Amino acid sequence: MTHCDNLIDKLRQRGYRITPQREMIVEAIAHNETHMTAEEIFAVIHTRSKALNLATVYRTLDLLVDVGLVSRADLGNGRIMFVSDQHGPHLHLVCRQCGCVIGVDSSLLAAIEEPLRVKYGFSADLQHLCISGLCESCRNKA
Amino acid sequence: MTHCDNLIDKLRQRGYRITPQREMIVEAIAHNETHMTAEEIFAVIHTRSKALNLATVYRTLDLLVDVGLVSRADLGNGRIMFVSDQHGPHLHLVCRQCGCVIGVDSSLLAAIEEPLRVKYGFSADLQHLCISGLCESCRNKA
DNA sequence: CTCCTTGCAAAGCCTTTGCACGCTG
DNA sequence: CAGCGTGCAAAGGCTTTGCAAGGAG
Repeated sequence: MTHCDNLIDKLRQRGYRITPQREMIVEAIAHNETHMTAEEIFAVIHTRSKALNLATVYRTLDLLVDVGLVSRADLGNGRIMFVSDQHGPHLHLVCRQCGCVIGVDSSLLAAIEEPLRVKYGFSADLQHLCISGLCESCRNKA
Repeated sequence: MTHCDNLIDKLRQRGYRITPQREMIVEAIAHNETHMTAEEIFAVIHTRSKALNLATVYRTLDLLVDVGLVSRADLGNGRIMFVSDQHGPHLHLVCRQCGCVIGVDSSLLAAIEEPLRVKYGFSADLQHLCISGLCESCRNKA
């Protein structure tokens, strides 16, 4: 079963109706390794089908986040992006200058998770942490 | 010299004019250990003086950030907060449920800064990193 | 056949901007 | 007295919402 069908099934199992719109949105997210804004998801689908409204994209994304199939990642600078949770935990390095996003395996963060929980009683969401900074090419330009 | 006067002086040195509004805003930020949204800063000042407009708060905050005296911290969930840089680097633990913010010394992050720079050429802004999660009391309630 | 979902358009929220007046230096 | 900074109000970008029509189960 493809990753995409998998997500659809989970929706169905929870009693949500499967509409063409939801299929398209889930497909777009499942097939894209990277994170996309609601607008980007809408744009990708819209090139092929006019049967979709931005409001529906927002509603469906909210739904997927609530159900726990998709993560919301706030990149700062007002950009909210969405990622399928099935790609595993990520660390997102967001360049504050060019806006590019580098996905990094989050094993690096293992070192800080425990101290936060033990010392501060805080269980951090490290699945999709975003860190702002300067990427290599922007550093070289400066 | 107080921290507050210090900030004012730096503004003056760079040729900016010192207005009552700017003094009030700088004072509010300097005296508050924690981070505040533009709206909160406005509200605090507004209880004492009506001679201030929200737009001015935004403009002054932008100014202070440009000059490098204040940091902008994006807490996710759409909240942008501002902190005086003189409190030193912080790690902000933001509870996704109750919205509370715990300030943590950022020495914890030293361990991840170098790998990011060496392996990915990414120089991370770790001065005011925000990490989302669940605080102790919200974990206990759940 | 029920009622969950959608599209549309309007409203909402936070932030930014244009403009004329006022105050700082 | 020159021109930066302010207040006001309007615009802006992104997201959410109300409502009637349409489609899934």
